[in-house]
Amino acid sequence: MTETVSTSTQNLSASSRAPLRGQTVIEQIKAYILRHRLAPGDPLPTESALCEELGASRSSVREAIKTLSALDIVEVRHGHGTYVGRLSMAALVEGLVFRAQLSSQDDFAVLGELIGVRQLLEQGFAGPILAAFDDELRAALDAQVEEMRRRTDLGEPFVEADRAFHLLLIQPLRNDLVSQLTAAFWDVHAVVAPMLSTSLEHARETVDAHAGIVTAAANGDEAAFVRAIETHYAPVREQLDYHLRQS
Amino acid sequence: MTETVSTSTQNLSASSRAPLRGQTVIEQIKAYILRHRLAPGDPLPTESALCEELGASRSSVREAIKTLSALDIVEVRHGHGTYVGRLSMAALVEGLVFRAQLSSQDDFAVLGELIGVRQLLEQGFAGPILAAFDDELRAALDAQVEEMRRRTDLGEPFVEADRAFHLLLIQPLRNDLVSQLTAAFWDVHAVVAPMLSTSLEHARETVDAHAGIVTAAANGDEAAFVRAIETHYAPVREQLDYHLRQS
DNA sequence: GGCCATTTGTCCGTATGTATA
DNA sequence: TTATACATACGGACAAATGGC
Repeated sequence: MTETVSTSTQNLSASSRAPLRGQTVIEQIKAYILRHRLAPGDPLPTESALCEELGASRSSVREAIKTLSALDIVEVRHGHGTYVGRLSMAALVEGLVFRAQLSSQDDFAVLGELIGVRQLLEQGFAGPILAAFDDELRAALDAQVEEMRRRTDLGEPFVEADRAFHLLLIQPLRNDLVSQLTAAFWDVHAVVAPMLSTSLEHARETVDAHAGIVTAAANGDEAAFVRAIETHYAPVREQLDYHLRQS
Repeated sequence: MTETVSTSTQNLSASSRAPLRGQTVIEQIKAYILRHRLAPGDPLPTESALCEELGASRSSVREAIKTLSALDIVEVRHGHGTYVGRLSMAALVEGLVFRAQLSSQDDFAVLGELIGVRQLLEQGFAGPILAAFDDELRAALDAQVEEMRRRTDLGEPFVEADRAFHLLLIQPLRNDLVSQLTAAFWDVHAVVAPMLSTSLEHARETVDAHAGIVTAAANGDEAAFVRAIETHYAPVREQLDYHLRQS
């Protein structure tokens, strides 16, 4: 039976070392998902079933699943089962956050580079964004700005509204990758930025900047739109420079 | 002796569920790296040492290390030891490649979105790139184009030179994050693109496109530079559309 | 509520492979 | 070659979480 062609012994042919067990199990599980054409959320065999099917011990299978879980290729629910993951950017976020934490002890280099990328994503797609801009989107963006202003007056943070705003802005592109990258970079920013001191003054500036972005987009003025994005990120840059000068 | 208290019962104190062992070990190892201000390449304690220090079993520590290894936060060298990882984009690449493989059975949506992002990164930074463009960079880029042309005449692929070209192009930005993202997206592209058929004709077009990019940059003509980038990615888009129409 | 089967989480002991000295 | 230190892999046992009866 079986033709589990398996792999192992024969592919180290020449000189190089044989691939480690855990690595081959990872590939086998990925191949299983592809072969069965599974989609995110679909159930995978249980650990013991995978052990039989792949001819590996439970430890090896578990460690392989751990790796795939970190990449969000699989998702594990304790006491329930293992499923195909959502293939999100969670790994990117976790990695970048750790990088930022590691570098923040000296400087905020990662945060500065992050702002550059975030700004580029929104400025670079200015054309397509304005082309697809309509009243519905404008209303949705206005609602988020309103929410931000309301919370600022209450002295509360407005993380949710800010995240929603930036996601709405690039949504008309209908590019999942860009949307997910935008969300991922925002998430990293949200974790890292609080390491800088922030003021109420700064919060009001930021809210106004968001309003300015909507206005420029509504007017279909691409140059103004790009400038508004620039203005939006400027305060963060200033705080960053200020912080760097102090150290 | 003992006080291995073992765990379990007491730490689910209040209402929400206690974090799982593996998860806390992951955080502990990350905290260890931050606390000791370790840099990529620095050695970590051995598995058994970590077991003692963290009060967890080998399995838990190993599985935690597996997760951190997938994120390139730690790097394991068999029979040698565990070290702080290079914090690369390896996880992003692996995740995106799998996404593309999963979607390629139906369409090449991920590849299309990928091209959009790659193009944006280079077009969006046109200003700073041209501002920092000098003879040295031009010579380096010309060398890569020359290498590509030579290989094409020999009927060989020119992956290395192509990768080097695009990395050189955004190098003057001195933004590590952008450079690594560019490299990561290129890597994904290189794995996914071969699923499309490619011709010698296409290869020559691509080489010429690279030469056009250099010329535009050397002339300091930003508009031409942006058009050249557009031209460079156009053939891939066409192939993509062609492939989609056939299915 | 309790009980039970299933599944993942954790631990231990041991043996093997790998790299350095 | 031998010895040592280390990561890799295995198998079994028990704990914890989930869902259904």
